[in-house]
Amino acid sequence: MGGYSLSSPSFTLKRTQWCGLLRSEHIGQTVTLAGWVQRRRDHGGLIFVDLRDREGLAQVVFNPELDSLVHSSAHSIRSEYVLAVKGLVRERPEGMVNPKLATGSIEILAEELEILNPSKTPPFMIEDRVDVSENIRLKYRYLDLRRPAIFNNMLVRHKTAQCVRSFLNDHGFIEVETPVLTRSTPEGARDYLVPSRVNQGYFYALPQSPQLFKQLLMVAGFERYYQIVKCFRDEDLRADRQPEFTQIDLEMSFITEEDIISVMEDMVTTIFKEIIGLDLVTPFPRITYAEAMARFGLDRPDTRFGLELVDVTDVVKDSGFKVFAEAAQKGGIIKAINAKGAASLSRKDLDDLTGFVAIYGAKGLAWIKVNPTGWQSPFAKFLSEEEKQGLTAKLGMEEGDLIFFGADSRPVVNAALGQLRLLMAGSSS
RNA sequence: GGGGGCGUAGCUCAGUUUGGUUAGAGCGCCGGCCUGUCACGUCGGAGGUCACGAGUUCGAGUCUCGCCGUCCCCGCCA
Repeated sequence: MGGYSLSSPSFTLKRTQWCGLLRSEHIGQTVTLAGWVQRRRDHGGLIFVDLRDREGLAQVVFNPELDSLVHSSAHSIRSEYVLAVKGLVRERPEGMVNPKLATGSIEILAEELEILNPSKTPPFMIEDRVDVSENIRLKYRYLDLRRPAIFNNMLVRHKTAQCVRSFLNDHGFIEVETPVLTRSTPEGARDYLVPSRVNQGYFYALPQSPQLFKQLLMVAGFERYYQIVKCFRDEDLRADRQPEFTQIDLEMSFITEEDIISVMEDMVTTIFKEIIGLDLVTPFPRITYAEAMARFGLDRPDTRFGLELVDVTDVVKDSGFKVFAEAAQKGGIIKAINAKGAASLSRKDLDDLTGFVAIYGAKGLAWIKVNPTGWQSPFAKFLSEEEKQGLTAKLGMEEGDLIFFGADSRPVVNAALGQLRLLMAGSSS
């Protein structure tokens, strides 16, 4: 690499405006833009270049009749070239307005062009609709970050952090940074370890959360503390789980459970209002852990749809169907979900679903189809008339319905039917 | 720790079930033409270690074994 010079920069055109913020109020002004080439449309005569900066796109027009030299050098422009362009902002001709662009009513008539940097052909298009593997995107992270959608993610994160700080500051919280290289404070997850050079053979543990320090601050009388902080947990990954992540960590003294819930509802409501303009209604609906497990089988229930789990243990605990009876005898439970109108599922579909619940430890998946001709089910013949009536009433069974049963220990039944519920609703992969 | 999917052009994928002539498509890329496009149009063209290695076979992108990479899930994780 060469050395750096403190002498004048090697470019002559200095940016005066953001591309994406040009509006009709700028018509008549001569501006200088700097940015990346989104796309070039070369008509042989006229050349259109969409120039992109972090605020958006603006269309630059190169006209051979205006300056044939500038026009001919515009000929060599390719995607992702970095340009500086000086030109007149003018209203677009009649019928040429592009309503899809915020800058679509104006364009810049190029008078000077400086190619600040050429670019190799990028491995994928810099646009929101890209369909590229995570691998490729990460390999060319600097290109992926140019995409408006990704930039916007970062922007939302920035605004949210600012919003949270502002809210908590206004509510008497004090932001404190806590140490990262520290002693292990086991919380269940494995620690990330950092070897110590000074104390050979010893290790620091990266914090799974700032728990210990938070308590220290409370004992010391800080009253209200917060921190937007990285946490580290050395566990295996999932699609939605990373080994390092950021928490809004906070603590309050001399308060009740209702106080903390209320402040958190206020904070979340403020974030949604300020960041995306959405009004949330408080108080938020509340549900106990026991109720969540009973009705949805999971501690993070998706309450946007029905398909709730129904405990039918008392109806079939003495059933002639051994799978039910034995589950009850061993202290387990029998639960069911009514997939309304799903009786049209094929035998293969049901076999696939049986394989699906097996992932969560279920040894089988009993089912009943309510057909026009009556019940269709591998085990209905073992049920008494009383049990059939009990199930019909408790599950609201009607023609066209498909009922799934789980009979096992409570955790297995909840996990299997809880996940099956999500699958049937199409809200999970 | 365990199970499953995927790997073919720069990118996204088809082709693998049933081995058989020169491995295809869309987008992108390169060149010609084009003065109102905005996912420009049009004509032409280039581009391949079928992840890698070994094996079976007259013949392997296709079958077998191994190996590497990657994604998803279970366990784990609050």
